[in-house]
Amino acid sequence: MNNATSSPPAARGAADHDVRAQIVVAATEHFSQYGYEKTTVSDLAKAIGFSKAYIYKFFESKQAIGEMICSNCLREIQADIRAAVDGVESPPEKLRRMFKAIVDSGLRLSFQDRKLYEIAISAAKERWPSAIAHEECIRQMLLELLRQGRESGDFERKTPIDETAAAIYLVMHPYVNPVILQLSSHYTDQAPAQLSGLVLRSLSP
Amino acid sequence: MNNATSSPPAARGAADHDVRAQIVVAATEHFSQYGYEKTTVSDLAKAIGFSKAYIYKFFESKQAIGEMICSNCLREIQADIRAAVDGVESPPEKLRRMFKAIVDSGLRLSFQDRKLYEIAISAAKERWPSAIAHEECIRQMLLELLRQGRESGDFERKTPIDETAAAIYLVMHPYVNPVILQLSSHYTDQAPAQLSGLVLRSLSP
DNA sequence: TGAGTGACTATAATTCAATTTGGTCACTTG
DNA sequence: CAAGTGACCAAATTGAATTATAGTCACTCA
Repeated sequence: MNNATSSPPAARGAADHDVRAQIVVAATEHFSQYGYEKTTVSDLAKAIGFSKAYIYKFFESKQAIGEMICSNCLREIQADIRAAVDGVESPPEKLRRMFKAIVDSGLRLSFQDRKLYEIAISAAKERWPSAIAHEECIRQMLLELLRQGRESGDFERKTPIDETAAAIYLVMHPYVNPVILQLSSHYTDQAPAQLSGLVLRSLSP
Repeated sequence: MNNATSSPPAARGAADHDVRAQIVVAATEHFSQYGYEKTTVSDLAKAIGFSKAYIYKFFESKQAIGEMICSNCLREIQADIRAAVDGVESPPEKLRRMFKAIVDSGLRLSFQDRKLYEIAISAAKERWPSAIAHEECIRQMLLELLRQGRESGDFERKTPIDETAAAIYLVMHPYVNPVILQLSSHYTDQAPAQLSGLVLRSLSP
């Protein structure tokens, strides 16, 4: 087990300290422009006009800064997905849109903000907490969607909901995970529709 | 059967030449023991008692040798899958076994013959012909299985069979492709059963 | 006392010359 | 002519020396 999910030493200094925010802003800019690897902690320090040592009063490590930026990134994807699903009534249509949004949002980020996307790739590869949280968030959205669909009678109810959710998540996983998304990019135009179709057939009552 | 004296386009030298076979044997041994990268063409030449230059009378490049060994590898996996499915009557059960065999056989190779598996990883990453052929082969097996299931009345027939096949292949793909299999290894114990379940529900008439 | 730092260390990245390696070709030899 | 090779080249790789970087700590000074 790792200590990531356990107690607080995750963040140093006050969680809402002004300097912390400055660091995040500077890091977002620098990472996005030069990439995570090419940005040194000293660069960030210089950018906000403090010494490198002071950065470490707010973040435990460079990776911790990367994680922060990465979570923000992934939260944007989550927001995209929510936006795509929100306001849609029919659960089957919701599922279709969720699938499409996962792929589209991931690809959009990967083209539009390559450098930030590379952090997401590292996060997924090394299973940073932010990446795990992202997966969990999508799993939750899926579960909620399934509940709705079962309630409305659109989806079958025989299969245990956790099993259904787990299986569908496995189907989605290659498009949620940035590392795999890259490798699956041959399919990204057809995959959402085809897989939504398959999954919906599997859900029909 | 006779062979032309001029060089064929795909493979150099006679396709069944003795020396070619020796090269394959030596390569299999060396690659499996020291890995593809660490084995030099001179090593292979030494092993069969010829000069390095002579190797190139039979193979266009080192990668061509790697491809040969890789195809053999992948053909073994294909054989495993066929063996798992053969003799089983019920198409649903066939599908379950196919899924399980894909995962098991891939994992077995990856543990038992790491070094050879690494070639398969390269092949998948760089989309060598051998890897593409492997995917195509599995796609064919799947299609055949679907046909059988439709004929026997076990599977629904409304959805166009090519779409069904494409979708199910997309579900299988992460476990067929060695690069992705590695990344999905968290799930490999439950995935085959859960995904088979989902797919079978989607196929129910 | 607490915001902030310069000087330090251990390790990771980079550089660059020396070496290997994949690949070719003119050539021998039987 | 057919089987087989040594000598050669450009590109990749290695390894050791050098540099840059993440991260710490005792310290300042307001």
